[in-house]
Amino acid sequence: MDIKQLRYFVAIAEEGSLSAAAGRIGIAQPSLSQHVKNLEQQLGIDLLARSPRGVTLTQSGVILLSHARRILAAVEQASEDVRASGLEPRGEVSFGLPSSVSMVLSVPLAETVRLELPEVRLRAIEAMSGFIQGWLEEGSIDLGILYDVSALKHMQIRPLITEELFFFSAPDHWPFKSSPDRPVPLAEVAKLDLILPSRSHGLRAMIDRFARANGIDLRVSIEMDALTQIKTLVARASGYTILAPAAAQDLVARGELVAARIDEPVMRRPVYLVRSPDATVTRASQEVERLTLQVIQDLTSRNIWRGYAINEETRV
Amino acid sequence: MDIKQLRYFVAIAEEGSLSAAAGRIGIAQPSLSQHVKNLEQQLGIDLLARSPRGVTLTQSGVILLSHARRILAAVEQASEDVRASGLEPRGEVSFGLPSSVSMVLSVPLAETVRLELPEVRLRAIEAMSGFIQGWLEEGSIDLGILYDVSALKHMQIRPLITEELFFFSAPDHWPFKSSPDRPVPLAEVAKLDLILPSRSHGLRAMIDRFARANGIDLRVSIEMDALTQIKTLVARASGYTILAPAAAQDLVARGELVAARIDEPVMRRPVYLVRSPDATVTRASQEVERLTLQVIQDLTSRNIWRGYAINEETRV
DNA sequence: GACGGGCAATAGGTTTTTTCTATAGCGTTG
DNA sequence: CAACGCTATAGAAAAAACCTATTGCCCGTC
Repeated sequence: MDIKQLRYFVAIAEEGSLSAAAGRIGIAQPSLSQHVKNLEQQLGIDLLARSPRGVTLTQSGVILLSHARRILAAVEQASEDVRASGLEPRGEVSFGLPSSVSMVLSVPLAETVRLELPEVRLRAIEAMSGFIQGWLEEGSIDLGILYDVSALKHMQIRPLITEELFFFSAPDHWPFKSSPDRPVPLAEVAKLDLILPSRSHGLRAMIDRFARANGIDLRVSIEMDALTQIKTLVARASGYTILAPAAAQDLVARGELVAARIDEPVMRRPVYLVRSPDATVTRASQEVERLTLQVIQDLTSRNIWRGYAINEETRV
Repeated sequence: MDIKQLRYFVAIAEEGSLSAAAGRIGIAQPSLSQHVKNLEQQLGIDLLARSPRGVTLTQSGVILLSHARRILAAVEQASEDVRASGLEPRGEVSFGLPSSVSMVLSVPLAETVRLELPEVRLRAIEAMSGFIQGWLEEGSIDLGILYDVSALKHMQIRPLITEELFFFSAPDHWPFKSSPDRPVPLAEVAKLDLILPSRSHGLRAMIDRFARANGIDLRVSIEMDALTQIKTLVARASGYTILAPAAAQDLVARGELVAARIDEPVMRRPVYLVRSPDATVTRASQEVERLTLQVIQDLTSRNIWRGYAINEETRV
């Protein structure tokens, strides 16, 4: 099957006649006759019912027509998009971020996009990772950030950074004899009143997994699926929590929270940038992807987002 | 742009080399080189960055690749669907019906489909016409039935029948001096306690329009968006209503309701079968469409669905 | 710093495909 | 029943796709 053949076929369907279609296309009628014959032979089924007054579509012909129109529209769109890719990037780019990443990344990324890509509207969507994964799979967002990519199929995945989870406390409520400079074992943390998100949350699932693997029983006094509120509660000394440093960077900088590394075990999670293959790549989304890497590079080098760099690689 | 070119381009992208791609495809390398050159010339933009160790995609190349994969998948699907169209119709057909139509049509249609198309699963969805219109526009149902098609664009519309709205009453609660055989004027109906669906309902919008156009003020004592419940209330003499005869055919047959024509004005509405151009036509949906026409023909000839026939025509 | 290997680009000839002209066949219409 | 309008077929011409041979280029290696 061939785009030219599809174009011809649509013309025939619309004109209801080989001769008329030939005239419209600008080729001789016998040529069209041949094309249809080839198409019918390739598909093994009749597409046109010939009559002395023209042709009508068979049922199969109607089905091919509806596909052909879609395909031709897609080809047209492809051509336009590729041509436009030489011009300045423009349009909307939707980017799904888990809240802990959004906390540190959204603002600097939005500002960078506004400055460097004036015609691009960035739509940063903060959501739980489960939603982001779903949106990526259905192709309704261009880019997303995820921690766990093991369940993904056919996605283009680019590792960004590896984060380590830290213990957080109010400064004047520090529960250990050791100083916050020293790592604390998870077993000690587990004895405290913890404020964590619910099990539907990726972070919580990960902490539970590490705890179980080390025979540690967590004591969760409050479950709350809102990062800001968790931090507020911890800052008011209503409990303690475990987070990636980036997620609490704001309150740590203001001295409202203190953080300590956790050892036995050290809990690390990689952060991935994921692109859906169902949403066609746009120039704007490529540029936002590039700026994301650049901004993260900048944030890590300035130690605002602490993490272990990962070599750039792309999986298609 | 050509399907063969797109196929070649995807192979090049996947192999990262013209020579390797040429080997995989089974043509000589210079031929591929030419193809890419043509493609780049047609699109007016470079797609590949050539190096002595192979080629890499430019940004435009990445964009074309993502489109190309979708287009090739669509072509593959088209070929499969057309081939399968020769076989027995199979698969799911989703069909959205307003409740008044569903009342009379769903059961006989479902039975006919089950008998004549054993491999087809009919999914009859009863919903308010606003929803059906939305689903058709987004292509999430194959077929739908609507009363008002003035707002539709690019749809394939086939008129089915023209219904006339009737007045309904409980038999022993008949409010007029004249017999139910005689038409009653809308102005008289308007003086009674009416039970009608809310304004979001297509039927109600239509009745309101006719009433306003004739300077009649309707007295609606109960608004209820559930056809069965409206009929029950009227049968219990809790009020009166206005419906298409098909919608109340069951209770009229059982003698629980009586109907009378309405004149001054006569209220007529056409009923259309609508097909979305975004859902590709399947053999199964074509057959369900055919059976729908056949069942309606049967229902009207047996006077179960009273209405004025409309000449068959199709708008593409 | 020259050499060879691997790659893509170019040139020119060959094959295949597409298109054209001419014409036949066929049903409908006047 | 002849003329018209349509599609199908045949064979020649034009266009395209493709092939072989070769060049040029960059990189790594000797």
